[in-house]
Amino acid sequence: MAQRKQAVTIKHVARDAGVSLQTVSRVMNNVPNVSPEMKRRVQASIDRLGYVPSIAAQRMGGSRSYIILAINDRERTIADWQLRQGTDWVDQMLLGGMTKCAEHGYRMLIELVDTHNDHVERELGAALTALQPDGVIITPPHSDNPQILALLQARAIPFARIGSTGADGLGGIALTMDDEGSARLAVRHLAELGHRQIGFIAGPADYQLSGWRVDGWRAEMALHGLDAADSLLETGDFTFEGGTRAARALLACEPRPTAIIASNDQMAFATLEVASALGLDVPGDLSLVSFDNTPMARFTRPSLTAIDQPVAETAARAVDLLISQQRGDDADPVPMPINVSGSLVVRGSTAAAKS
Amino acid sequence: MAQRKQAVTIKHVARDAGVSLQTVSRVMNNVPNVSPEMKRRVQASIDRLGYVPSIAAQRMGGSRSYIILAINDRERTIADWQLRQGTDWVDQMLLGGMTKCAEHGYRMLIELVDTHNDHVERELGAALTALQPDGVIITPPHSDNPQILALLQARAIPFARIGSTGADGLGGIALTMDDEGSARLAVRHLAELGHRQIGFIAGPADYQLSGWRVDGWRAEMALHGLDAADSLLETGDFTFEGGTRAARALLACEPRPTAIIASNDQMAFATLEVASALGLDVPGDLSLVSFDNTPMARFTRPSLTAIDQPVAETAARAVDLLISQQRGDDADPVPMPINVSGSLVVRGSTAAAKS
DNA sequence: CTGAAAGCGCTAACAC
DNA sequence: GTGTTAGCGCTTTCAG
Repeated sequence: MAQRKQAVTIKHVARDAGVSLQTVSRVMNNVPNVSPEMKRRVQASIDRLGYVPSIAAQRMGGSRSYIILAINDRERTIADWQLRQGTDWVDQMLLGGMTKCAEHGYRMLIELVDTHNDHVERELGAALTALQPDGVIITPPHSDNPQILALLQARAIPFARIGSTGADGLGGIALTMDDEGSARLAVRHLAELGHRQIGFIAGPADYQLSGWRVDGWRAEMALHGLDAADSLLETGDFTFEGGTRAARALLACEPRPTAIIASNDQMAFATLEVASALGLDVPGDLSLVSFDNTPMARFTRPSLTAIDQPVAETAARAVDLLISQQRGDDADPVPMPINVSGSLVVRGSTAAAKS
Repeated sequence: MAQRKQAVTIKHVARDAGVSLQTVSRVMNNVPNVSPEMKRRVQASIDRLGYVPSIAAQRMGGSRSYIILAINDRERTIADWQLRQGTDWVDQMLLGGMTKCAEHGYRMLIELVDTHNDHVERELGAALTALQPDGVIITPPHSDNPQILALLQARAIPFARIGSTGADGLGGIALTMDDEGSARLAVRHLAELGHRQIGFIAGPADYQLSGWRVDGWRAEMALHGLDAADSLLETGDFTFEGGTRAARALLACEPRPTAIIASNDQMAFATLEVASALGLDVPGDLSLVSFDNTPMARFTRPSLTAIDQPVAETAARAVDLLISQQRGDDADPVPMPINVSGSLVVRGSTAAAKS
């Protein structure tokens, strides 16, 4: 059992420096009104004693908890982990979010929340009161969940919404990864390769970004004078099976599309399989672009040309804003939504259309 | 800024149930001496009010923090995340550890610690005093780091060591994934396929498990009457480059090994490349078995026969023991080290030796 | 079996 | 500028 008392507390430092607790606290928190002299003296004691404040006590004292909570969909996340398909969304969130948190002395905690359950409110509410995070990051498909947003609003906890434009006016820091622009990037790449029949496998409707990607596809198709016919659009559910169905439907069309954009890697893999089963060569007979650029995109045959989603960077941005916001660093009110653009990584699955 | 006061506290529940704070606390903590009647009444109030205790306050009160800290190597972990090679060690730790924590009302927090730096002690020490975790999980290559172990001992924080036999007597709960047995499994599989020249690419020396795998290889080779010659053993560093060097060395030997076991997937991929560059067919001319079975093992051509490391299960086990130990559930003193065995997943990279 | 008191380490609010 | 005083919400004593 961890001992009840802490080794070196603020009291020890105060005594050692010959000042009051409050002064030490002030130094720790970088409060303006401290004489440089005092500051140095206290800091010296802190360093000598190796004092580190207890975040539990800090929270109890009424200030920050130094915890940022990252909410992810339980079912999907656990499935991704169990299936071991190489989805590294969580890793990228940690890479960006956790390291940024560390820079500011914060910790990032992952919390899995079940949406399907109507306990969302109870479940998330419990986590919030137990942890009392200083900020919350919500990820798709939760980023626009009104229940969650309302709860956060009610508790006055700052939150960032990844994959949301925040157009609903439900508050929070809105960040997107430029889904529409990314889709356009994919279409442009294919159009420039001479493709005219460019199919699109959309993501499920409960992800707002699914719609944006479709929008981008439509817009860019139009820009190139191409017909974004309904028959060129199928919807998947981000799974291999869903991708298989969608790819089959798309490739059964006449005229057959010469290129397909899949809204995530899993569905792209499925498309690869379907093409192969149909005797179609990729990229000879069919060019393929996917979204996400998870690790396996490099390992398929051929490797996948893919839209890289800047998950780490977006998470880092979210953390940064959350922390500076609640610190009152209202430097420049950032325009919403914040847009972190992805990029197109060209690999082996795309080639010039046969003429 | 999060409000200073909590919505519903233990006080409210006490008043609502018409009992003292203490009684509520007792009910919450399942302390023996409470009359069933009382218990029911209090529980009813808790439920009605939706009371959830603040973990910060719980910790302040002198009890648990409900936090388990998982220590990972900073450099390696960040590199894995940035390289996006599909290493899902952290994900599997979370899958097993976090879900098990959740079952007990605990949270798992990942902490990246830099070993190379001699600040280990300061760095980890700071995390420990800031967070005051109820338990710590140490992962390779830290599991046997005497500095870390001493620190944990000194602070009397229960800890679990993944990938350690605990033979050093430095305390803690020792868990291994049966590295020796797994290596034997790999050798046996190959021997049964008729291979006699079975090369081994070991992991770096700072990972204890590297040695165990070599031991397993040696032992099983002997068992099958095969010569574990020094020329059949090369050391890599778990990277692709290191694997490349090792594979080249191995495949330059005369007689050339007909099978190779690589201590992780990255080095196996490298071996695949080297073989291909040498015009060797896998598994026709060379059989290959790897360790880890990360997601990409299924995606190479051919797919990799691999040892699956039960990371999730091991992490779950560690959490379980940590929690029950510090709860004083000294039911049956588990024999150390705890051994969670992996399994061999046979895929396309192994075949019968040419006779 | 239950209650009352004291205190955990820290910070906000107010004095000086 | 700095010190003093009250808590924060909970649990551990210790009484009854």
